[in-house]
Amino acid sequence: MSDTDAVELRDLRALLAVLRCESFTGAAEELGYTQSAISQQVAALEAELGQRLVERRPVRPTAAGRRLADHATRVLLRLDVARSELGRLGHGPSDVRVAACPLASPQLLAACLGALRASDPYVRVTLRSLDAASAVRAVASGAVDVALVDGIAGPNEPLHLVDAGLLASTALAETPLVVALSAEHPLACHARLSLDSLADAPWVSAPALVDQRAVERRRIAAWHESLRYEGGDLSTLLELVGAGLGAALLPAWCCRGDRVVVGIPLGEPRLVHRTELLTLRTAEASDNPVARELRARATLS
Amino acid sequence: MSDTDAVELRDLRALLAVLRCESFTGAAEELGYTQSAISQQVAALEAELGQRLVERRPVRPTAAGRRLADHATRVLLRLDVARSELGRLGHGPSDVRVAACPLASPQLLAACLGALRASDPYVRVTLRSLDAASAVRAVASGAVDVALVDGIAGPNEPLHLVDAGLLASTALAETPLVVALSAEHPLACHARLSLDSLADAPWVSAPALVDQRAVERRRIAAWHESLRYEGGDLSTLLELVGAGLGAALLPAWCCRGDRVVVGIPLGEPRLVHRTELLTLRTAEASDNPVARELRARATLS
DNA sequence: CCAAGTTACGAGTCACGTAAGGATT
DNA sequence: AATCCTTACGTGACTCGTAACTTGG
Repeated sequence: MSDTDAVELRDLRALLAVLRCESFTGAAEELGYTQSAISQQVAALEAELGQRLVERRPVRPTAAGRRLADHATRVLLRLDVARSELGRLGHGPSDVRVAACPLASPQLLAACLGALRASDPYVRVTLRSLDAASAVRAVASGAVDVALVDGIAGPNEPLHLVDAGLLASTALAETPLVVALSAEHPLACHARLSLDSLADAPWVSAPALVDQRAVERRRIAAWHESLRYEGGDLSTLLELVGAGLGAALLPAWCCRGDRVVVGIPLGEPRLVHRTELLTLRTAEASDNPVARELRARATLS
Repeated sequence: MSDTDAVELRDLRALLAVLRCESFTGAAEELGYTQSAISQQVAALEAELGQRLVERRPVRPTAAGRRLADHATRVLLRLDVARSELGRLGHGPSDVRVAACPLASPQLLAACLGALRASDPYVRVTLRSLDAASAVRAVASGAVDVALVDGIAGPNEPLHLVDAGLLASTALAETPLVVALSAEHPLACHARLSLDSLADAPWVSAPALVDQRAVERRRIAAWHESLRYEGGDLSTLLELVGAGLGAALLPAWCCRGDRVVVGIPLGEPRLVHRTELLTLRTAEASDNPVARELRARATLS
């Protein structure tokens, strides 16, 4: 009786917009519907699945809603990928659009683009700076051809940015992590630090700069986020750390040549900063000169 | 202009049905539409994506269609998973429904069910035998609570049955592979065989029994499939091998105690037969007595 | 009492079915 | 000639928008 209609994407899009905006009205504007329509779409989903997905006033996901939203996000991402893969079948783009996370081996990228310019001055490259999640969406939707993404992970452990197999990802580089501290911090003289020794110490997190979910997944005792910097600018973050507002986990090269901030190598747990190359899984998409050059310069197999 | 409407699931379902049936008419019957409706749905998809997805007469996927169908399959599987996860939120099933592939460590399963019967005679278990792909769908749709699936893979390499993270999978057991040969086969006296040494030798493949795509992915020279057995019965397969119709790759225990068929350990490439436990990624679904018992008896960590 | 979501109802659209048309074997 | 897909067209269902209603802060 309840299988008269099945789940449709329109309703899932509505659900996601509602949860993103935390508002039916906002979702309606975003999607170009009236608020009433959104209300009905969400209601239809709830009826179809037989349970509440969204709490109203305030608008928050229920447990079921959160779970469904997670699946729905991936479903829509996959369809974006499908779309852009189909769009590129047979078309080799001559100018290459690149997205890069701020800390995703800018040295590597610069070297690669330099070499490219030298070998073929006619390749046009446009470069955009994005955080990792946006970079994934940009590749998926075809807005860029390749993305350089970074994050913290165990050695030889991939970044878990997308479902395995959805996009093609190649490990390019791993660099050691340091705990960035103000030079005047009491621990700044140590040769090596473990995260446990920094329990209860204040941290500055910068989710747009470093994805440290891999750290949190390892359940460090009493991880104390005292300041959250939502910007994407490394020097600002270093200012904050230098001013003694807290420590930050960064790839080692970030602190080189800085006198206010020192980087102490991280002992335990074993973690590295990892850079990966993301493209669509089509020969055309992954065979552009930038991706080739990057892969050739990868320091990981 | 073309973004008046977006891709909808109805159209994807139609596409998949058409490709499955290799017929618009068949798809229509399967989905309860008229054939005209199916034609229009596929046409709408093709218009939306701006390219042909299906060749007609005979009905076959184009390159783009094949790619889209692959994505669509995963999308629908994920939505099945979402549905059944939501359905189970809070409900702990008291009787457990199990699907098992024929060769997925029946010893392990039997031992587990025996122990379960001994420890708690009131747990009701229903067991169904399925091939791996059906088992995945059964878990995803909630038709069963757990599935035991098997396949061939490199040592410590997971079976790639579903997207990582879609379903929870636990490695349970790995057993060596043997090349099953008729006892009268010229190579039957060897102590060890590599696949290369069997180049050009006839093979009996049994996709419902052993998923050997991992073998094919390793591009064995001149893999010659002389007979394809689509059934799921091991003793039938052994009859075929014993009658000299070809060799087969099987877990070692399949040939024990058989006088007509000998199993020669496989040297190169390094491959094993692997058994995994599949459940939904919810605490409720993976915390049933069968799954617990199986995990406790796993010979892999 | 106001902001924000729901419900009722009417209108327009869109998708389905019927039936005729075409292509391929 | 038969089978199977496409296209044209009419009708019906469905979903959207308007507007009145309701609820919660």
